[in-house]
Amino acid sequence: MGTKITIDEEEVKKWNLRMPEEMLTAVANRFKLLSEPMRLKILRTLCESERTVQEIVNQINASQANVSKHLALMHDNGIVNRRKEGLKCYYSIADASIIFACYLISKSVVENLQDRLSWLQKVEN
Amino acid sequence: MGTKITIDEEEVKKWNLRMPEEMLTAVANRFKLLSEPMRLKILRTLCESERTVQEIVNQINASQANVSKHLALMHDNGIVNRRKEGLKCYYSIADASIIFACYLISKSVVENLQDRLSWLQKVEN
DNA sequence: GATTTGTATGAATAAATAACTATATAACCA
DNA sequence: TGGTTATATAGTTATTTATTCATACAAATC
Repeated sequence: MGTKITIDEEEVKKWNLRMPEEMLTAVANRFKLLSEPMRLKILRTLCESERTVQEIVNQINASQANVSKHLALMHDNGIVNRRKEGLKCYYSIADASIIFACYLISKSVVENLQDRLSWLQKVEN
Repeated sequence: MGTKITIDEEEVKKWNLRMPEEMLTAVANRFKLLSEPMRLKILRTLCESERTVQEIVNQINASQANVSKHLALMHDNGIVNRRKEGLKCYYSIADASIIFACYLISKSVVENLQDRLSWLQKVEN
């Protein structure tokens, strides 16, 4: 029985209004951050709890250098937090709306796939 | 007083569970579609109503070839619909969740900018 | 059939970037 | 001081892709 998030549908349809060019670019850049499977993998592990770089490296299959670069990029863009503790560096999700977007798109992708599958089945019969 | 969309927050946090590798790639690809300002511009015009290619070309500042290619890409990926009528070709939004994601990310980007601005003001004083 | 109009597509170019290797930094410990 | 561990960062390469120009296609009109 989790908390409910409620959104006004009319407000959603107005996302396009009064947004200057630069803002559109900023939005596109944020989507670009989410457009790499490796970064989604990293975000997915961070969803559970904050993690050190090594913990992430161990959990997903990637090199330390690569994970570090992706984390740096996401940190520079304010979607993950960084917390140093001795040698270790803990990262965590900074922007919950990112996860919300992941949820939405994932759901839509799944539904899309299901539609295509049932369409294929219709064609077969 | 628009319709309200309600979402279970707990469900959102579970977006990461039981998603196979290929699905993650599919989600990343969908985000990639949204990561180009030009495509966001096109989607923004389609938000208002369905449009022909020429109408889009006139509304945003882009070449016909470029707009056509972006539309083809989005159509192949199922986020816009295509409807032919004589010579003209009408496109429209096929996946409302895409617009929802745009709304979320836009809002988050704006808030992020506001935070940075107020931080700058603090530093100045 | 020839022309015009709306849209799509192929080829070429330039720019962005993910991943790798090697190395650097930085904190901790002996 | 020297060594070890955790993380970050150059430099390089290969791949992707947005854009442009030119052209093809396809439907309507003459």
